[in-house]
Amino acid sequence: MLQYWLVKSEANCYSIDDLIKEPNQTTAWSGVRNYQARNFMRDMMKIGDQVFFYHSVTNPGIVGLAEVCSKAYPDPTQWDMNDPHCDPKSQPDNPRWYLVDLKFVDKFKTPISLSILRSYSELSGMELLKKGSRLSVMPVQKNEFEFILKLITS
DNA sequence: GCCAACGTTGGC
DNA sequence: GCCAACGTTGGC
Repeated sequence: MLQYWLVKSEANCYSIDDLIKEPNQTTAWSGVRNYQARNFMRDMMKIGDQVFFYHSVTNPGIVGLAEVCSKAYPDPTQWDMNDPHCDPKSQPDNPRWYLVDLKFVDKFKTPISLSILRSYSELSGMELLKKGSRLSVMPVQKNEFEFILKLITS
């Protein structure tokens, strides 16, 4: 059974256009340093799961769709001394941080802005829309996912 | 185990 | 730039 997710990124940090430019339009979703977000990737994401790509802060909204294309594996940047997300406390024999690879699927002609998302009562239960929601990787309910997809095609 | 202090996220 | 909300750290 496929599951649905949403990942956040600031566009000036890593945008959906950056993903499109990657070899095979695929990237390792590295740098996540939140345990809840890690658990979603490590324990629940499966190859083929569908992932909304969300730009935060500047013109916040869902800008496209990606797909999980690897199983979870240790995030190599946790052991990279030159990486801002380096975590010296993480032991190679007991990695603290995991990630999955994401592959580009679609870029929406028109992003679905945060304010638009908020305007639909059907989406009022979305994790993304909850007050104080700061998770950078979060689940999306099937009915929410399908509702949003219909907004794209209509 | 508690909790104050701090740093970060992210909307506005 | 402001500030609310949140997670993490570390002293006790």
